[in-house]
Amino acid sequence: MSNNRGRISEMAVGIETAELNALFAEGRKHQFNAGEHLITEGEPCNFVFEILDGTVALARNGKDGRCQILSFIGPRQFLGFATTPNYPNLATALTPVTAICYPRSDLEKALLSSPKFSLEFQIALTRILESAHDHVYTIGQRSAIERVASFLLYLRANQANFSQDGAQKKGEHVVLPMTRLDIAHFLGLTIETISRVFSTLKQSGILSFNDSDSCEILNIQKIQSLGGCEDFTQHPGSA
Amino acid sequence: MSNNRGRISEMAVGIETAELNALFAEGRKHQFNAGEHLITEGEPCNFVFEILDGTVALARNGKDGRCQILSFIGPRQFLGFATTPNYPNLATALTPVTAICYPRSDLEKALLSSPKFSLEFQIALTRILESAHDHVYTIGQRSAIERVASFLLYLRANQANFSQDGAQKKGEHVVLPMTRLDIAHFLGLTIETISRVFSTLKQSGILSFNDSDSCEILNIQKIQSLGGCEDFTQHPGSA
DNA sequence: CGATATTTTGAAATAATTCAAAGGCAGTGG
DNA sequence: CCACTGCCTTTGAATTATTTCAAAATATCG
Repeated sequence: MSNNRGRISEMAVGIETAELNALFAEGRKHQFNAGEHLITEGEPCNFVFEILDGTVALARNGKDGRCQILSFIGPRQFLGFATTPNYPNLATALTPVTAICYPRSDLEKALLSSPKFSLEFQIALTRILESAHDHVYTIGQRSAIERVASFLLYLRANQANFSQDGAQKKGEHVVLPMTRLDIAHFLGLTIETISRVFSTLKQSGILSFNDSDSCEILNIQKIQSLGGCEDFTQHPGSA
Repeated sequence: MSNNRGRISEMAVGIETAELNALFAEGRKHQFNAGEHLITEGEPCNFVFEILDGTVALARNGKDGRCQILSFIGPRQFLGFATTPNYPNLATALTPVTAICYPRSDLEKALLSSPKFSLEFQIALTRILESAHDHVYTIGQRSAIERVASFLLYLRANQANFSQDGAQKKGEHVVLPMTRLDIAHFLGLTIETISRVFSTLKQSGILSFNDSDSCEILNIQKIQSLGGCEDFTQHPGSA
């Protein structure tokens, strides 16, 4: 079902236009080291990226040093959409990342060449929007422990749905490719609060850590009741 | 430049397809009273709405009574996009509302009939996403007084850009078509905090109220420095 | 004008932050 | 292999912003 050329190329399966062929001919695989920027904020962004492997953080940085991570972007997810000439966000590789870079102009031509492809793209964009709305709900309404629980469910859902081998099993093992500070910046909390919540969940026997980069959910019912099954889990997106 | 058939029809200016004609033939004007629901959460949503007049609140409601308003939708903005069969949000008219209702199936056919129209739509969706990202930053990073200041700038920008008569002047008079509770639900705060912040701004001579439904920004520089010029103001959207 | 809903103000409680220090882990060089 | 360095994480104590609970004031509507 899946191929090694990513989700965007899958969206065009069965569609044949010269512009789509040109798009996939122009799309180049790129490697990024952890810490490298795929997109720099305030500069024109002429590429749309699809992640094949690794995790990217998309962040909005305030002038006063504040930082809000808007989304974590993993395999089969996109980034680089913008309507303003200068992209307002910073995209940083959290791990070594493999991505396909599509020139924006080629993507636009390909979208114009096939309404069917264009509609697929629109559905993907709508999913990303729904994911952002989940994020707004979580940050606006939930307590610290609830936000962390939501976050674990969000990671778990994404890992299950988008793992490269196409496996769909939702394991209770959750990988955390980001630091505590990244989690804090995503959830609108401080690093200390994140750490305290993890400690509490450990002490309650709900969570256990092998190393600090991955954990085991021991009581999934409890995490679900804290995190709210209605949020995050159902529709994974990107941005 | 503008017509009385709304922004969606403007997006199709110069494009002629049978499906677009059918879409605009099927699009019906509807009136909603304040308090009426355009879309009910958890039910299939078979229409996309464009607001011609009035204001709509799009909200996500938790099972435990929590409520997060995702966006306030005014003239020339859309709502009703969803990838799930059941729409997870509740759209409520805050004022008497005039909207054009387009059957989703007709819109989809129209999008498939014209790549140019489809691309325009995609750009509009991307703007909505950027607006949601602004919202995430504001709720995740800013203090109560900063959130309120951001909110005033957001309303001011939308009123200037989207007023029905096409006037582009940014006045210092800001209309608040929503209650304090709505503002609280939008900003992830309580009604008491909103009220206290307004009182503080009044006492500082930054803001003045004629009635509780509209205010005058007396010190726009102060509001901008509190609200952060980088957020909200530049690109209005909907959802 | 009276009744109801909304908004404002006050005082106490609380969740999360801030500031500060200690603990753990990975990599480097002796 | 061990000690040292730097970075990230955890824990503690005090502070603070916001919430909660409660009551008063103001506006809205029949």
